[in-house]
Amino acid sequence: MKLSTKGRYAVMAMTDLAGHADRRAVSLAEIAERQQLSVAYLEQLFARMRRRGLVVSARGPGGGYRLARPAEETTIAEVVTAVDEPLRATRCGGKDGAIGCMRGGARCLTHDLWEETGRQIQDYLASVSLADVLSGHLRREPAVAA
Amino acid sequence: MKLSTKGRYAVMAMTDLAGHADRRAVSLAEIAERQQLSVAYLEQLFARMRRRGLVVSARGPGGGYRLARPAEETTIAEVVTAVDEPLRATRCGGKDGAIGCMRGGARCLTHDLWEETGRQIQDYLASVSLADVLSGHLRREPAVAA
DNA sequence: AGGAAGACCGAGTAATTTAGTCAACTATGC
DNA sequence: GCATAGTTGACTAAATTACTCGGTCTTCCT
Ligand code: FES
Ligand code: FES
Repeated sequence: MKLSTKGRYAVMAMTDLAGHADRRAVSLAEIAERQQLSVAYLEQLFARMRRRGLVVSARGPGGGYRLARPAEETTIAEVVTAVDEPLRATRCGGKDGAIGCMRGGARCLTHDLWEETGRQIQDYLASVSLADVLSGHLRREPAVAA
Repeated sequence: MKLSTKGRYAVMAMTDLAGHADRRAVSLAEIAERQQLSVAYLEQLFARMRRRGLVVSARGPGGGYRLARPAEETTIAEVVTAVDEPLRATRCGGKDGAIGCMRGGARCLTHDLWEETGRQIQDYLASVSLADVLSGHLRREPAVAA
């Protein structure tokens, strides 16, 4: 899994966008101002998110970005994977190129562990939407006693 | 969260150790041989794990390492945090030094999200023991319908 | 006693990744 | 037609990571 600051910034920006998108488009300059980030850097992030279909853009004066889908339907997992590219948790990446730990053809003992870990993170982030973050509604497992 | 290759190597080595420790101590040279890692690198990893009390060492000929506790009681979370040091998921690290995203005194909207994400990963890794990995017994949540 | 096995330690380096910048281009609205 | 704002791609600087090296200290065996 990645979880780099790049992904964090993307989520911050998207949350900001979700919170200030009342009908009109929001310019990167606005977001940069509010979140204390450089416009140039945000451009990079939004370019990727646009390609993934998370946001739509409008050029020219009064232009900017807006969410492609309502905040309730856009998950954190989508945002993170959009900017951080691959979500590889295993070392071999699923390929059996025998580069790393995979020798002879059998996967190493830890392979399944990392794969499952990646799935675990993915599942959690996919269960949280931008709207959840905005409202502070984070799902904490009911904690079945202890 | 970290999840670096360093942590992965540590888990590989520990799993190997757990699988080959029948009474006698296991030397790093053996592990290096089996897992295709350099002895020098393993020394680094085991030094930290020893300080955390995960393994015990014996010097001199016939010496080596062995698990401090049975494989069932040593979790992956312990191994990973031993070699990867801090498990900080948030950008601010909990401190309100106002360095990063924390401005004015209020935590940014995403703060809780990352904190919860970190907890999620931690919880999962803490639920898996070396013995589980060795036996391929990885807990997959029962998946409550869908 | 002495030599070899093997843990122990700290500094140091090389490679990779990440974060962030810049300049030039294109479309749009007034 | 000019200002606004997104689009693109290459480029650099900083940080982190992975990994090595030289040397020391202990213990066992002969
Ligand atoms: S992680 Fe895939 S074979 Fe080791
Ligand atoms: S992550 Fe802690 S304030 Fe933003």
